Amino acid sequence: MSLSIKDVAKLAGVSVATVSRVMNKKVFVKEETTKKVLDAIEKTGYKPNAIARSLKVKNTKSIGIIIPDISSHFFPDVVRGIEDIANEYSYNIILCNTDLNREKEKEYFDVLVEKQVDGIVYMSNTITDEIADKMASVGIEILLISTDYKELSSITIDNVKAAEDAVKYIISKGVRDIALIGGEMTDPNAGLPRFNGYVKALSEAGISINKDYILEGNYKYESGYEGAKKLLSLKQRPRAIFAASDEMAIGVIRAGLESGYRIPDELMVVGFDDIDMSRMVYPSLTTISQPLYEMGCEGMKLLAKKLHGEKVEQFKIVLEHKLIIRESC
Amino acid sequence: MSLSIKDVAKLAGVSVATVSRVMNKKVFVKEETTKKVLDAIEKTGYKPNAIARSLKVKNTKSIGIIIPDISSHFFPDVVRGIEDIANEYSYNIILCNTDLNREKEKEYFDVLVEKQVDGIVYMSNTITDEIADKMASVGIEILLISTDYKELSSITIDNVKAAEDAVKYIISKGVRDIALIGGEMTDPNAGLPRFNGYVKALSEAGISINKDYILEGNYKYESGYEGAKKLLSLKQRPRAIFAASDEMAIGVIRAGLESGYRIPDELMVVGFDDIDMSRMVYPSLTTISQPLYEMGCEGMKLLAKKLHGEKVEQFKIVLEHKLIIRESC
DNA sequence: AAAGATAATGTAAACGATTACATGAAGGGG
DNA sequence: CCCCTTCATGTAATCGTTTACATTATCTTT
Repeated sequence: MSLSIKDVAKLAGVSVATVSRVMNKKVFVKEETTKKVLDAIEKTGYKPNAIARSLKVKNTKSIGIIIPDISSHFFPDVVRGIEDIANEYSYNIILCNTDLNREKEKEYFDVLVEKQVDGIVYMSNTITDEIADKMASVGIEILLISTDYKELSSITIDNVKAAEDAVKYIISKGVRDIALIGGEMTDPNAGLPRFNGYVKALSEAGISINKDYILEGNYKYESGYEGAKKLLSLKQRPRAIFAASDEMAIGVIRAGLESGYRIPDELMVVGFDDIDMSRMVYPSLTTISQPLYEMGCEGMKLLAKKLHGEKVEQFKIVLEHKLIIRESC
Repeated sequence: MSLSIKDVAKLAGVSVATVSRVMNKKVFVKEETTKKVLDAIEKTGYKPNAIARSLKVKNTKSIGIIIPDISSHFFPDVVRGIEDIANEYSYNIILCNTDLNREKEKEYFDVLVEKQVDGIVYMSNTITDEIADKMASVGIEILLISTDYKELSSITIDNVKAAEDAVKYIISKGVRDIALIGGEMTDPNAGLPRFNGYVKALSEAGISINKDYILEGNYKYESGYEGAKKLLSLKQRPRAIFAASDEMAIGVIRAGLESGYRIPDELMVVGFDDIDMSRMVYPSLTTISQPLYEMGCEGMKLLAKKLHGEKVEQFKIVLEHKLIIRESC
């Protein structure tokens, strides 16, 4: 049904090789012949079959993206960054949601291998040796975003420093009773380093750590809300809460407001991520901005370069975070 | 470098046809032979080349998704729904962001054709005859979400009714000075029908339309904020504002709060979409919920059925919206 | 004008699977 | 015990490109 290069060749009165050559313009074809071929392509509306091409040239111009869940804040922006750059380099992206399920993740890696993607952007769990080795053995380049592993390329921010900056800013406001609603301590990508940053800032300011002020959340709104309720009911309540995600921070704001505290006068809150919601809430949220879109862009640039065989000087890139001062602190 | 079916065949001491047969299990292969083949596959870690397979069987188990921008609220949830069902049916999704740019859109359609996707989920502009015809001619099934066109399959909600429900609810609260911050009137998918629903509700309640109360926004936060500022500075200010998107509604809330109005006592606001932010803001937002995830699921189910040649009874599905009553009204 | 160099195009073998058809082995009926 | 099915597997064509190599046309040079 669909036309092939043969149909075009016949109509143009040339061989298939010639048609292929005018399309790929790597070999010179006489002006006149070129015109005949182009006319035939135009007339038939012929579109080359990329699958056949891929089989021969051994690349697909497709890259896989493995993330936990596109509907969590955080991912859409970085995916958009990836896609924009991918598009510039003529790659398409295959999106895979794992829900952090190792089994699902393994299945996706398998189909991406079978579909012969040229590369994979991974931002899910921490990666395993098994997977890294397998991908290396089939020649699929891996790029990590917001996670890191051995000699693999990665794009990250300095989470320790970022959390430290946030907490130091609070301290600079003259507050010392600062609580943390952190991420999971088992999460080495964000939970742990942000906790460390919090501790570091307090220590350096000579403030002793109060166990009651440290809670573990799951980055979701509800856990921020619940956490704040708990913290605010302490007999010695904190005057500021640093949450390891904006969603949690927004939960904190709500809990604070509900309890009748004026923000920031009576309760300061600082978040992490700078999701777009954070500028919209009232009071708007002081937070740490991760350059999400840029992380996607830089990651995809790096990946594209490696795929094109360019030698890359820096294959572990740490992007700058930024403290965004708004109304909540 | 990577192994092919030949290597497996050699190792197992059988022909490539036999290997193919045990993998596809459409033809019976003796238990004993099967075992030899399976062992060889296991031993070599062989993964079939889906590209080669696609070339022969003429399907790719890939579907394209064309959207304006994955980083706008609205899309991540529906994309997630699509992906979940796609995954069940063993499809992968190729994500394409058009920014509503016709040129980019055309390019994406072209590469999706070249990459031989089995189907396309489209939720961008309104589709054109030219595109619909071209896709039909190359045999690519199209499914529309939240837009509609001629005989194409589609998943939508009843926007007129939804807006009407929202406004009627406001009226039921005893308020009659109701303003609208709508979408673009040139947007036939959402802007126009929601405007119509607003007008319908007012008319049926015998409330005359006040031109000053009708503003056009672009669904973004800022346009809601600006719009509300304008409305609230009217000498005869509205007592309620219906915004055609939650982002705009959140802008309205902020503008209202800044101007010192108590919400909902002095100013009611109702949004549209039920993005997850809407339950987090304070006061939380009364809004119309579109079943985004479900729209993705139902859409992909419909598409998968058509691709499997099942006769589908209903190819235009209108899903139920729901009024979510929260604090803002 | 012939010979050699070069330019333009054609021919056919890949790429790695699937599958129609061919073949050989095993089983069953008379 | 032979012939005919039926079952299991093998052989080779095919999908639509790209590209190494072969061939022919064109251009220099003397």
